[in-house]
Amino acid sequence: MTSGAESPTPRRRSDATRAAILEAARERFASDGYERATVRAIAHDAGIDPSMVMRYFGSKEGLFAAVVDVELDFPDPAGIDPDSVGVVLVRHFLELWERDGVLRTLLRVGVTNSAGADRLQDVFRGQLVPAARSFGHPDAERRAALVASQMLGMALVRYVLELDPAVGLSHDEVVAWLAPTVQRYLTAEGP
Amino acid sequence: MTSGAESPTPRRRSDATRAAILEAARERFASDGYERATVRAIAHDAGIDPSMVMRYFGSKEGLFAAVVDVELDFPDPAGIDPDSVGVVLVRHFLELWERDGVLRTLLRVGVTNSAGADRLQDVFRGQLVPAARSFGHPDAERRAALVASQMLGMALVRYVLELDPAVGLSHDEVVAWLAPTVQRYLTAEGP
DNA sequence: GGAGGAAGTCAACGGTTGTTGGCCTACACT
DNA sequence: AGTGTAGGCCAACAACCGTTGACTTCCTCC
Repeated sequence: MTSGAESPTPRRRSDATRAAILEAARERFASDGYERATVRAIAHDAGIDPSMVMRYFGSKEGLFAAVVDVELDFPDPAGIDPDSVGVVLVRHFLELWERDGVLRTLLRVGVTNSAGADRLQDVFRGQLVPAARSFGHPDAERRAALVASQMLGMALVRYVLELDPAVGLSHDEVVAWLAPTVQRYLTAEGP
Repeated sequence: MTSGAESPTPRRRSDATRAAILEAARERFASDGYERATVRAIAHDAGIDPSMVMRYFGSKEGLFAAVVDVELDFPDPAGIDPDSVGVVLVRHFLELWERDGVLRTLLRVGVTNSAGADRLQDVFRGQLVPAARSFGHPDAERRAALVASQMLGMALVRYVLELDPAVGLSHDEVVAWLAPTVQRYLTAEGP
């Protein structure tokens, strides 16, 4: 009954604990930032002893690295209608932000912790700049930075600072306001 | 010789120390964030004993409150040509941001510390929303939030995360790219 | 010139943090 | 049944934090 070939890594009991720690850490880092998210609090949320965190992730830094080690799978820019790239990108960003707490964690920590800032740089260089390059402008990096400023800025006021009017915007409203901005940053002739 | 009437608060020796503490604190808070900027490090930078910080400002929280207690003196929206409000606002923001480290401190701390976040909310409600109201649109708060998202986003990538392409932009380039965005958020008909 | 108070130093406190090592428990395998 | 081992807890360490109170130094004013 318990079908199939034995899995090469037999599901251990520790996997559940590991996952619980990761989820608790993601929430604590996202809401408290790196310094105020204590190992003790994370362990308490996960229902285990603080020493287990060290056993599984080596250190607090190692735990953080595991939390933010995630793929963002941007849409392939080649497959997007150039006239609607703003709409597609803004909508994709919204979904990415609300999928789980990882991006919120990354932004909150990246502002005060250098490891978090480096990881944000990686995302920028690895995902956003290549997307910007596909439009053929020589200053693709600059345009990617402009897009990042608007996208991260909206994330900042909406998910981190939680300014009331920004939180109250529907997805469609965010797209309607921001898509033309992003579209212009990526495709317009330089000013 | 030592002219004039006696000043009502005779210049004490402590004023210099107080100013030194404030400047050291502003720099530490701006570069390290609230938690990692220790009272001991600030006192060391200022060249005095940590206990003096407590004597002058009561507590670390009191010191932070003193650091971010500044006026932003936004330009009076009534006196701005409605067609160039984007240019004026973006340029003013740039100058405000580079005048001293206060805004950098506020952004860095506001992301993790609730007192900092509250102070940012004050700036938003007290300065940006009134400016947005002067254009007569009923959703002024929403428009102010959109402007904040672009302005804070640029500040984030340029002064906090320090993405290379964003740091490399000249003032004129920032204005040329961002002013149309801000102009549209404030004056365009709703989407 | 002596007194008084402000400016500053020093050492220590209680609490919290990340981290470590020893010990117990329960399950898997022969 | 017996044993090895992975999973987990407990107690403690050293370091560092904000904060406090007692002590010294130096200027100022009568």
